[in-house]
Formats: sequence, C-alpha cells, structure tokens
Amino acid sequence: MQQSNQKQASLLPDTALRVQVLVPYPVAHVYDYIVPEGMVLSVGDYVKVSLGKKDTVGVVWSLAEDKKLDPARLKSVQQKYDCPPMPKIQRQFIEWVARYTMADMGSVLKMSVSVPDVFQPPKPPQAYILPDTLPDTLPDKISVPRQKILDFLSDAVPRRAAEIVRQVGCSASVIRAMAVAGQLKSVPLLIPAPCRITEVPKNTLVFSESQRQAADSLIQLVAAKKYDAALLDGVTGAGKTEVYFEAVAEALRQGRQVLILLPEISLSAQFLDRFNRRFGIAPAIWHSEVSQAKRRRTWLGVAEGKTKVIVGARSALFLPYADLGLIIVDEEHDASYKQEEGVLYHARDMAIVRASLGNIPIVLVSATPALETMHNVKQEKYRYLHLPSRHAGAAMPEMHVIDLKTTPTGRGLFLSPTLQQALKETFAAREQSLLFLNRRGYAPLTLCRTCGYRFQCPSCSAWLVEHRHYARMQCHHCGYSHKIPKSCPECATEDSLASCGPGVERIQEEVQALIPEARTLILASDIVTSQKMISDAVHQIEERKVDIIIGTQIIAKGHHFPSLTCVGVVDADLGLAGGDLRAGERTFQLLHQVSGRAGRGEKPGHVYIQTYMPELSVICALAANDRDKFLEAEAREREKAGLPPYGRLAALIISGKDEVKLDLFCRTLAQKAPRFDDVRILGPVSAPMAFLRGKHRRRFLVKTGKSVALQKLLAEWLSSVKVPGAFQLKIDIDPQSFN
DNA sequence: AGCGGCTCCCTT
DNA sequence: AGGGAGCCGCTC
Repeated sequence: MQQSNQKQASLLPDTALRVQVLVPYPVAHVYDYIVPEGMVLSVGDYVKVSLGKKDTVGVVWSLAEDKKLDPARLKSVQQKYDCPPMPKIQRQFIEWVARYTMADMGSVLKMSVSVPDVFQPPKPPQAYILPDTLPDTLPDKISVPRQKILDFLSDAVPRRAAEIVRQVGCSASVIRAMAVAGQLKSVPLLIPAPCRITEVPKNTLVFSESQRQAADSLIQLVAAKKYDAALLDGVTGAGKTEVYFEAVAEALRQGRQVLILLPEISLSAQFLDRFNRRFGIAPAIWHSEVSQAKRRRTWLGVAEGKTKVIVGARSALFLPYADLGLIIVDEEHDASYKQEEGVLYHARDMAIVRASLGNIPIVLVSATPALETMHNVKQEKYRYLHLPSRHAGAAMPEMHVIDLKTTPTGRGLFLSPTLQQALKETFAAREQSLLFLNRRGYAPLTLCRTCGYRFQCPSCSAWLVEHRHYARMQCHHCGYSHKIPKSCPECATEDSLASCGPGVERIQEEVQALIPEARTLILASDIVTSQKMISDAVHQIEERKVDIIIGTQIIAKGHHFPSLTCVGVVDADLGLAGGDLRAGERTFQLLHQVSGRAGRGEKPGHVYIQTYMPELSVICALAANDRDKFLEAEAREREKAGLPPYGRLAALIISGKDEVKLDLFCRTLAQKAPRFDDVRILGPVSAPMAFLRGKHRRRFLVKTGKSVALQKLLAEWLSSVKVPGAFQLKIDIDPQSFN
C-alpha cells in the first residue's frame, strides 16, 4: 500500500516552498502553507497548521501552489506529525465521497481524522513493577499486604494499581506508600495497538456442506486480491458469520487488514464472543461511544497497519487503513447504514466504492437483502452465495394473518381475539410469547374529550407521546417533554384526557388484564437504556423469568430464545403509511426478522400478523415467506416509476425558521429548476416532518434516468441561486427515506 | 466549525 | 450616538 506514497518525490526545501493542505473544516478547497526550512513534506503527510485563530491537523493534499495568493500573507506549516502518511487510496476515497455526496472535502476529511487530539497522546497510564535494586532503608519485617504485592509482581509484568488492588485485595494507599518507599517502581504502561494478529488459528467448527462451499468461494475471492463483490444470503441461524470469518481469516493470512461493518454496536456482545472463539483475540471496536484514549490507539493502530480487524459502525469506513484487504458489510440492508446528518452517505454503497478504489473484495451479508443489492446480483455485478438454513425442519414458523376488519379488537384494545387466544395457549403451555409494536410509550396521541385539544410538540409537527413509565408527554423528534397534566391545558377540565392508539406500555397493560399471572417485560430503547440493561433483560428471558415480551424494533435482532414460540405483530401497517419509497421493503425486513424470533428451539413457532390490509403484497409475502417474489414485485413497481435502481434520485431539503420567506425562496428555486428530458423535479412540498426542531422544512425530489449526471445537474441548478444564510439547504443523493 | 466585522434597529 | 443581536463571509 505504502509504495504509492513512497514513490511520491519528497519535497526538498530548496525545490518548493509551499504545499496545499486540506483541513477537517467544512470547506471545499485546500489552503496553501509555506514549508519551513528543513521540513520535508510529501503528499499525505499529517501536519499541524493554523487556520484562522485555531491550530488544526491537516493533510498535505498536493505540492502545487496557488500563484494568485500573496506569499506575504501565507502562514507556515507548524509541524509534521510522526505518523504514516495518509495513503493515496484514502485520499482518493475522500475526494470520491465528497464529489458523490456533494459535500465539502474538508467535511469528509473530518470523518477520517475523527480523533481530534490523535497526535497529542495524554500521559500513559502508570504501572508498577519491582525495582531493580531495593533501597537499603527497608525494614526487616514486611507487612502481609506488602509481601503479597511483592509476590504478585515477582513475575516482572508491569501492572496497574487497580489490577493489583483487585488481585491482592490490598488498598490503593499501600501501593502508593510502597512506591514512595522505593519498594515498587512506577513505569509508564505502553498499551499496544488493539487486535494485532500474527497467527491465524485454524477453524475448529464443523461446517455443513453448503457452509463449506460458501466459505471456499469467499476464500477464493479474497485470495484473488482484487476488487470483487459478493452477496452472502442466508436466513438467521444459517451460520453466515462463521462463513465470512473464513474470508477474514484468509485476508489475515495475507497479513492485510479487515473491516467488518455492523449496523449497530448492540450486536457486539454476542458478536465479540463469536469473533473471539474463532480468532482467539478481540477485534478493534470503532463507534461513537468508544473512549477517546481507545479511539486514539485504534486510529494509530489502523494507520500503522498493526491493527488487523476493525469491527465498527459506518464511521469505521473512513479510517485511514494502511493496507485494507477485505470489507464485510453485515446486515447490509440495514437502514442505519445511511448517515442522515452532516455528510449524507450510505456506508454500504461507499464501502463498495472503497473496495473498488482499493482493488479489494467486499462481501455483503444479509437474510433480507436490499432490493438494490438483489438487483446488482441479477445484473451480475455481485456474485451470489446462498446459505440455506442449517436446521431445515425447525426453520420457519407458521404464519397467520389476522384481518382486523373482520376480526376487530375490542374498543380501546389492540389484540384481536385470535391473538389473545394464542397468547393464553402459549402461556398455558409454559412457553414464551413476543408482541412486537414499533412504537414506544403508552399512546401516540392524547386528546381532551371535552374540547378536542391535542397534545402537540411546540417545535415539531408531531404529537406528544404519552410515557406512563416516566409520567411525561414526549416528542420523539426533538426530545421536548413535560409532565402529564391532570387536567386539559386548554379547557382545564379534569379527567377528560383520552389516549388514542397503542404504544408498548399500553399493550403491556392490555396483556396484564388479559393474563394477570403472566410476567411481562417491555423492551424499548427508552426503558432499556444501557448495554447492561439489555443483557440483563436477555438473561431474564433466557432463564424464563418472563412469559410475554413486548418490544419495539430493538428485539428484532440477534438473540434467540428457545422457549419463544409465539410472535404477535400488533400493527403490521404501522410502517406503511406515508408513501415512503422503501416502506414496503423496510416493513418486510423488519417483520421477517421479528417473525424469525419464533420457534427457533425444537418447538415449532407461530406468528400472528394483525393488519387492516391483508391483501397488500408485503403481508402476503410475509405470510407465504416468499421474499424473492416480494422483491420482484417491488422491483417492477420501482421500474414502472423510474425509481432506483432503475433511475437516479436526489432530495433537496430546505429548512428555516421563517415559513413565508422559505416558501418564497423555494419558489425561486423551482423557477430556476433545470428542464431536460429524463429529468423530473418534483416540489417544493412540505417534508413529511414539515416542522422539526423549530424549523420549517420543504423538499424537492429530483428524479432522473440512469445515465444522467445527477451531481452536475444539481450543481448547475444551485449555482444559479444564492441560498440565504437563514436557510439550510441539504442535498441528499440516493435518499433512503423521505424524511 | 469558529470568529470578526457589518448592518439594522432599538434605547436613551 | 451607543450598542447588542443576527447575518455574512473568511480562514492560506
């Protein structure tokens, strides 16, 4: 990898005086700096420069110079950091992503140098060892704790105070006192880069024939050492992870680095166990919650090529890999791969780009592949590896569609008689049930029966959701909340507030009334807030201390519970309202995943889907468990509508506080809209969340044919207007949802 | 992103 | 005239 950098001619002080530096600020261009005498800089070097009032890290982007600049006004590079330069592939990737997403290059660079003080490591943590020579002032007798500490440290391994305390059972003050007395020596603890792998253990798992075949194909893919993309398709429990671990192993045998992208780190506990079992070491973890010190070590380990496997959320894609040899995108269909703030990019799609630029293989993994991915398989852009279920018999639960039009629920109730019966029977059989409703809180809308007042967020076009668990009314879009009042805020009538519609808390109430002896548990992100709470809840369920689980989408993933035999989908139609491009697909993926929770032990499972629209293709496909037929039907719809992957799509979101001026500006924008064949510009319309966090939002949708240069078209359009500073204009290339 | 400089309008 | 709040544009 670094050959390309080493080939770059070093810049000698007497041959050039200036370099162009890209800084991690939202700016589109580079800045020129003087190279101080004696400093040797090459493209890709990390440097410290001053920009405006502040010092920042930057990357030498080119050795050219802007002749128009007045040399007298230029600042000097302050320092060259001692770190491998940013590889050429990484620089190309940053440029590519910036061009594609129409973001500033600096903003994209910022995602690559996301550790602000990476080059200013703090004091390393202190560790203790036995001194080479003991001071001669020591007393003859040594106290028991002190002797224990000396024994513990006799193996000459430096250990941190906290570890000594834990192992020996002494107090920290003893250690301190011994250090002062010279009985212990304090040394800086050098923490090596995470996940350095030199030896790759052999696979000890017994693979099925199909697993073996898929693994062999992936190993060949990696062995070829060139760009290639494959989809690994298989239901949950088919052993996909273990199969792609063999591809990882092959890349590691080549001595190269591997990136495994995961949608959410909530998968990590289980995932890390499996990784550990295969490779005997923990991978490096990268996501927003990782501590500053660990981020620094990981960033440097990645840049130096020492850290071999990185498991991370989408931002891990932008780390400056020294020699990346393989990318895995697990759960490739997952919506959270789309970054919806700042630089708007789709990590799966950009991972394909990264693989292509790096000329390395990439493997997409899913049980419910995205429509686009299947399309690429059909177009033979991606290889296709299918992994059938390992336990063919026990695999699929029996599906029951409940038409709420013909079998309605009781008034103010949300479980139909059929589902009630199933819950009772499951409980009687001492098995577990799961009710799925993707809505937190008690009720999504509260109104006053007397005056009709509705609780609404002051900053968003959204109802306040009642949360009895916290006794608050909450906006799910901006976090605004207040206490649940006793009387109507409008007409002051007491006991006049009515809850409309269900949330998980209300379903729990209904279940408790239906089966009072049943032990229920709510799994929702606002109630189970930490990783520990989630794993505690999972243990409770595994130990069968819970009979009926009521959960939002956080239950869809991962865990499998052998005694869970009944799954009820309270409202299958919930995600379908609003006409979103991917509503059907998302609903299928989510409900398919939820259905998969049922009957994964030896007992068969039953899934009950409550809907008002049983004739919809999504519901039929779920009932028939026919994913491919569903995707084909969806694909035909998209083709007819000229939508991706058959056409290109971009969204413009314009937001601002002054609604009147906003509409005026949008009209100007519409007037200047380009008119071409094969280009349709729809809008302006109010964005689905027309008022969000105190700002009004309007949306344009740009729909073009496959071959249209979408970014160029947008750039030309937008260069014809000046966006007033009071408004924010966001370009979303390949929008995933219409929010 | 952060900062300084500018304008506009309200205060006294 | 004084002065603060939002708006704009620049940073090599």
